[in-house]
Parts: sequence; structure tokens; C-alpha cells
Amino acid sequence: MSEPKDYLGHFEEIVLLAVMRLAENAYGAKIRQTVAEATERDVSIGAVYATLDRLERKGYLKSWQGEATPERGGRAKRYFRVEGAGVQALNDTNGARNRLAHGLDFGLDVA
Amino acid sequence: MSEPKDYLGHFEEIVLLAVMRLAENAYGAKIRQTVAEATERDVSIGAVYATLDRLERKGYLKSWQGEATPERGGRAKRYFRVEGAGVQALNDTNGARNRLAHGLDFGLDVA
DNA sequence: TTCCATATACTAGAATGTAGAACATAAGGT
DNA sequence: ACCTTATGTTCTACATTCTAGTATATGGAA
Repeated sequence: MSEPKDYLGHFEEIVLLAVMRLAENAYGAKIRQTVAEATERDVSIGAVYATLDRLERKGYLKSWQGEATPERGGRAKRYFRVEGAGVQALNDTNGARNRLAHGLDFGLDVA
Repeated sequence: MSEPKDYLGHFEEIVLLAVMRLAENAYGAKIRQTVAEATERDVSIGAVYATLDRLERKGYLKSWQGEATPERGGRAKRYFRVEGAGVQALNDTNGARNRLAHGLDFGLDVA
């Protein structure tokens, strides 16, 4: 039966989901904003990049430099995309939780 | 509006769910077993207790000593129960995730 | 060429995750 | 009584993740 699965930390999961959701628009600053909205709290940009780097190192996502000449000024963006392994990790993480939460009624916020 | 919410780490969430699920049968060794089954990997007993202690310190759960004379031998159990604040934290943690995951199709393992 | 806005990189300390050995307690056999 | 076995918990230490804060990079506009 397979190697031990690799589970994501809470923030890693959140960031990975944000990248997924933003699709072709996923770059640091925007990701930060998305995460802040979803978590309803201030998230430092450093926190986001540290996590993105770690996720990339693990092969869960990939990044590349955006256009060298942005439209309105400012540094070039670094875009991110979730890789297959990232989706897998997301699934595994969710699986463990689901097996435990299934059938439990604790007043879930059903969005 | 309100103070910044408190989110649970991955393992904290798993352990809290296990305690909830085990109900009146939630004590260290059993919790460990439940968590191991759900995550499909070996979980050291130390990892479980360290997390239980931290969760108790934060007020997410409560513990007390079980019977002084267990049926078959061995040390008395220490039972755990999730408190209201724990349920709240579970909800908040879930909420943030839901807001991001909602509508995203990445092949969820629907158990 | 200075200032401002947008972005990313780096660093450090706190919190969480994780393992393993030590300790505690009781039942049962001999 | 004493030792072995079965349960269960406590303690300690270290690795990884979380998080904030500060520094650096780059281009447009005044």
C-alpha cells in the first residue's frame, strides 16, 4: 500500500487554494489579498512568499517571471501555478479530515 | 465585526475532530489510534499528547482523570472533551478553507 | 533625478508538528 | 511475593511551519 502521505499545513493549504482559484492571475500580491479576504485577517506578504517558496520547493507549484515591462510601473510579477502533486496533496489533506469529520454535526458554516 | 479569528493547525484540527468523534470514549491511546487510521500513517503517542495539551491550554478542550480502577489493568485514563471554543475554532478554520475551495473542482475525494 | 507605487527577497523568532524514551499502574501466573 | 505483560500517560528535544518586519528591485511620473 503506498508511502505515507504528505499533508499540508493549514496556511499551505489556504495559499495553494488561493493560487488555484486565481488561475492565470496568481502572483504574490494578489495571492496575499485573496488569502486575506478568505481568512478575514491581515496576512503579511512575507508570510505568503515564504509559504509559496516552500510549496514550490516541494513541487506542489511552479513559478515563472511575468512580462519584463508591466503596464503601469513596478517590478515584474512572478506568477504561480499549482502542479499535479499539489492537487494530490490537497486531496490527501482533505481526505484525512473528511474521514474524521464525516457525519459529525458541529454546526458547519455552509457557505 | 470582531477580533481576528484563531485558526487551527492541520494536526490540531485532526486531533480535535478525533476527540469529537470518540465522544465519551476519548482518551489518549484511543485518540491516537483514531488519528492514525484517518491519516493512514503512524502517529506517535507523544505527538498526540503534546497537541492535546496545547489545545487544552488554549481552552479548546478539557480533560479529567478516569476511573481509578480500570477493568483489565493499566494506568487510569485521562479523558478529553471538546469545549465550545473548540467547536468555534473548528468552524472558523473550515470557513476560511470553504471560502476558497468553494466552486473549485480539483477532484475531491468525496468519502 | 527624486518620489511614488507595485512587487519580490530575506531574516528571525514564535508556534506547531513529531518522535521516542521514561514513568505509572494494575492483572495474572507461578 | 515477584516478575511479566498490557495499558496508558508524561517529559523532553528537535524539526518544520507560521508570521511579521525590513530591505531590495523596478518602472512611471512629477
